[in-house]
Amino acid sequence: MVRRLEKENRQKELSHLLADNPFTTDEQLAKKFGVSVQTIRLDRMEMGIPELRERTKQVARQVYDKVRSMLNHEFVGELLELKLEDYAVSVMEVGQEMVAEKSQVCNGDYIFSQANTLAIALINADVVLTGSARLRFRRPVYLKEKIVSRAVLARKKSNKYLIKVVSKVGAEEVFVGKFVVVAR
Amino acid sequence: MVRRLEKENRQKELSHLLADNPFTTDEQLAKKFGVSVQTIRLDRMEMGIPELRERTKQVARQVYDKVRSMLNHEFVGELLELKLEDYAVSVMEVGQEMVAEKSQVCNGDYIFSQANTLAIALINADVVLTGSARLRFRRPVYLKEKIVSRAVLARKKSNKYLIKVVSKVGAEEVFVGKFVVVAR
DNA sequence: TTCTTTTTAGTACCAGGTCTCAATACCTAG
DNA sequence: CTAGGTATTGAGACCTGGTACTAAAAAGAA
Repeated sequence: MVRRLEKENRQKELSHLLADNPFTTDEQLAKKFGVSVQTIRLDRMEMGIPELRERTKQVARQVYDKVRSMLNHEFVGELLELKLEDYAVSVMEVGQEMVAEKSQVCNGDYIFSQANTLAIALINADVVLTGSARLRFRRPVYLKEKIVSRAVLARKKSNKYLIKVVSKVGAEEVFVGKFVVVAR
Repeated sequence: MVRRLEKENRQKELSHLLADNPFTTDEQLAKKFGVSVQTIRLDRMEMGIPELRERTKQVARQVYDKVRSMLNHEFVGELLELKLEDYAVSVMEVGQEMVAEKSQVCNGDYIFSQANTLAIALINADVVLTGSARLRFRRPVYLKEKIVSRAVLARKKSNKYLIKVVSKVGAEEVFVGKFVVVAR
């Protein structure tokens, strides 16, 4: 009875530990838990957790792609339609990394970024800057929801463009923004 | 003469290849270049490029940290001062990953995120959402510039807060925003 | 031809594992 | 008390993708 509990707890803790620091060898883990290396290996097997190198590779790959698309972002979301100087549509699914842990509500930054990059994508110029914007977040967006953003060019005045962006989850408006962007 | 050139070219190509896809074994590389594994190893040694596992680990670690601080961001920038429901100051240096390659101009998303997260940090509640905002980007911000953002609570009306954020590079205003945030 | 650079081959060794077989330890039900 | 199942540990062979080192062959250049 006691040992059963010990095992369960160890395994739970183990998976948490590895979730939040995947770069630990079985040997280090064994020391940390005061058990043998074999026990750790058995635990990993039971839970289907791969070895250190595999974990490292997975993290590296995942994030390598993500960094390319998100941090180095020219664009946030996935572009669905684009007619330059007319309208554009993109979709973005709210992922775990976008929400606050407690509330599961998507951070406004992402919603803004999706809209802002979409607005900029609409303009066909090498350098496009956001000049000003008015935003309204109409309701919180939760984990796993898909935000479809539609940007429409409303007015053009020399190198200044007024773009209206509406973001929806299903039929429901979650965000509207008016962006003035400037081409250089 | 010919072989010298071959070597130089191979090494150049090698480093490019690995820069843009670090997950290749020496054996795969050897096949790709039509040389022996040893030659690839020698090339790596000469150029100080570590082995596959080390490269993978580096990518994973780098990006792991970055993801934690940026993608998983509760906060963008570095918090300098905070007096809840009064004012807050943060600073952010514009990094390579924030700028458009051509123009070296910082993407507005980051400037917004710094301001938005700062505004939210000002409010002491579990769930704080951005309700609406008016933004003005006054001038482009370039690589390596340090943006100091100052958020001040202007008005409070039950659970709604009006916050004014001013971001400066040196003495120059680069962004101003008025945020209405809602606590739940 | 001799010297030098480049390339290839081969061996020993390492980390961090997998996979398999066997030996204990521990608790519990009969 | 004892047989039986679960949990833990140990030991050994083998794997991948290397490092470190030695040696030999190939190809120009002097």
